[in-house]
Amino acid sequence: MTRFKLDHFLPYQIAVLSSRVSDGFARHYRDTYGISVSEWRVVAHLSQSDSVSVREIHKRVDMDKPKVSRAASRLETAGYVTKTVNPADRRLVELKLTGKGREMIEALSPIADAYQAKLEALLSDPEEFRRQIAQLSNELVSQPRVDD
Amino acid sequence: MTRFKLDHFLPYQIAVLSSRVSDGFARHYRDTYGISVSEWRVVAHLSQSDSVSVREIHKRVDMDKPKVSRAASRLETAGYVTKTVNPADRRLVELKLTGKGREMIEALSPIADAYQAKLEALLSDPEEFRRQIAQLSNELVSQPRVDD
DNA sequence: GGCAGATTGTTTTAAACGAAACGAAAGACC
DNA sequence: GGTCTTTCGTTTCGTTTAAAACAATCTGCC
Repeated sequence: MTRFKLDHFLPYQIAVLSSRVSDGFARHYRDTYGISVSEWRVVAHLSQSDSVSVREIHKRVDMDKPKVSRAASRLETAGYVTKTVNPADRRLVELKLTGKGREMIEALSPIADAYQAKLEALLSDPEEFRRQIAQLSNELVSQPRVDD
Repeated sequence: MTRFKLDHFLPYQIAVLSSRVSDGFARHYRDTYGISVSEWRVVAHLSQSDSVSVREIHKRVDMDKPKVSRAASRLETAGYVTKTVNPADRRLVELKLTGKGREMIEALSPIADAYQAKLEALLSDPEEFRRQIAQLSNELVSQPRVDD
């Protein structure tokens, strides 16, 4: 019986925290719009930058290529997003929010902000916490894989 | 083009951090012992408490029942764990580390500690960070599902 | 004892996943 | 132009997942 305390292990604690924090908001968009976390991320990113390629999202949003591709396809069939081949470079697929997609993000955006405010209200020093997260995260950027 | 900044969204930041932090150590036990995160969690918990039921792990380790059950089965076929029906209550399955399993956790445990130390060295105030995580996590304990 | 309800662990099902392979298109080089 | 390499997005393959259904066992109560 070796003594290793999982509940004091930082990666475990962060993983548990992450899934709880995520669930609190994921519930909203899952129940209301039927989208998943991956899809939420794509839409959220699309709300910042009008028209974006799959590749761009893959790089900016911490998801691998197939995951972005699939999320985009689901969002397209659900009518939240359009996919068009970029005529200048026909390898690229441009993703764009539809009216329905824009409505969704416009409804979700204030809820997300409120949720974030609620989270920060639970912390004694939100700014410091945020700083620590950013610092750790930056130190741990994984080496780019061989493929991409 | 609604303005919502995903990279400033706390749940997203934490999720990214979590996967990076987790990967740093998961790499070790995946490459060396061929086990996954779920399996690591089960073994790690078993190292604390000699013989434990699936249910116990499910409750203590933030994994749902099927996930624990499958992780346990994989660990059993890999020879790290034995499963025995509890004679006092034959619904219960007692999980126990084999010699091989104990060797594994004994090899991994110091690596885990070292990794944790490395993480904490990256933080200006590790104790404060830990405290904030615990606080947030506790506030967000999700309601128990209807089933279990 | 016997039977309704609760509990435990596994299995079923449909969906999602990661890794690798793939085809199509673009770029580099001669 | 032609060929080789790189890039981009999708698809394939096998595995894992969550949610629900399931069988087996136990408990409480008559």
